[in-house]
Amino acid sequence: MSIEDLSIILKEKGFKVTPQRLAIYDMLKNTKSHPSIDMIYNSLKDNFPTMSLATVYKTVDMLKKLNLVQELNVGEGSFRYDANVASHPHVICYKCHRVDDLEDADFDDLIEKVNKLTDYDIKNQKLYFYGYCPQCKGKDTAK
Amino acid sequence: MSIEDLSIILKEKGFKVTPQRLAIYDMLKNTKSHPSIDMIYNSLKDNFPTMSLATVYKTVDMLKKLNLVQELNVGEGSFRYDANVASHPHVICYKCHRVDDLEDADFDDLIEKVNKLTDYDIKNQKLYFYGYCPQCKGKDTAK
DNA sequence: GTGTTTGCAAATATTTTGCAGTAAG
DNA sequence: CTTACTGCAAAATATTTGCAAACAC
Repeated sequence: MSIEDLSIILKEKGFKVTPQRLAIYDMLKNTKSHPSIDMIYNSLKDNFPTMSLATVYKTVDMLKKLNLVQELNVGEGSFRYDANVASHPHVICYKCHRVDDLEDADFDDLIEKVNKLTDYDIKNQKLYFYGYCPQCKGKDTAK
Repeated sequence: MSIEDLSIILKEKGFKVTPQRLAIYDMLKNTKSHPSIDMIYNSLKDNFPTMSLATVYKTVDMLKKLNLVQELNVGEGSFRYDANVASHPHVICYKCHRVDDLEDADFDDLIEKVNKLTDYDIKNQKLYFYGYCPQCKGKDTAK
């Protein structure tokens, strides 16, 4: 979704269109790095000298509630974010903590499978696969 | 694994066998609630009046490194722990935040599948399924 | 102009660390 | 008796909140 589309959605919902909101969404939309709040803040503060962490937190929370970003819990002390809201697995490097999408995989049938196995009414899934990325694998120094 | 077995392992590794360590592992072993550090601390402090949060953090970290507990990141502000270290999916209630095991499911083939799809060397997986538990489903008030 | 948003600073929550006293072996 | 461990308190880290000034509309 483009910045223009975001502007339309924000207006429809009665939210104001601010440069900070557009910049944060634009940054998330144009990266595959699955950044944390801090990484978003640091990548934007040069162009927005007054950008604050609080604004990044508030904006990401809003985007999450609008279902325009998804939150990942890869096992670090902080969350990471992905503007690709389609349910897709993530692979995480034990060593360099890189987070990549696994886009070609079709694991959507798992929700149905799990629904049959439990009395829960399952709506969503988060699948994380851990190992060593191409750059880190082979090089000793384990986990 | 029993408290006695834990004692043996601790001794083998050169760690001391303390009442706190046994109590924390025993608590984790005998619950299916996937407690957070705080929940462990609160459930033990009545019987161990001097139990401290720091000791719970340190002990759980040790158990994690010994591969006697696994850490879950279900999307809250803190981690949860499971003394069942076998790789098994978890189901989480959006409403009451209950975390249950999905023990009958066999999803072990996913690691192989993912290994073929990426250049990562995948070693482990964490699968989370979100929805409404039997007690919460049906009752309005969404997510 | 009105009402929301920003960004600072303070507050809260979670986890880690330093260290003196305590307990395990 | 020696060394590791506990538990307190302080520090470090992550996130949330209150509020005055600034901005969107």
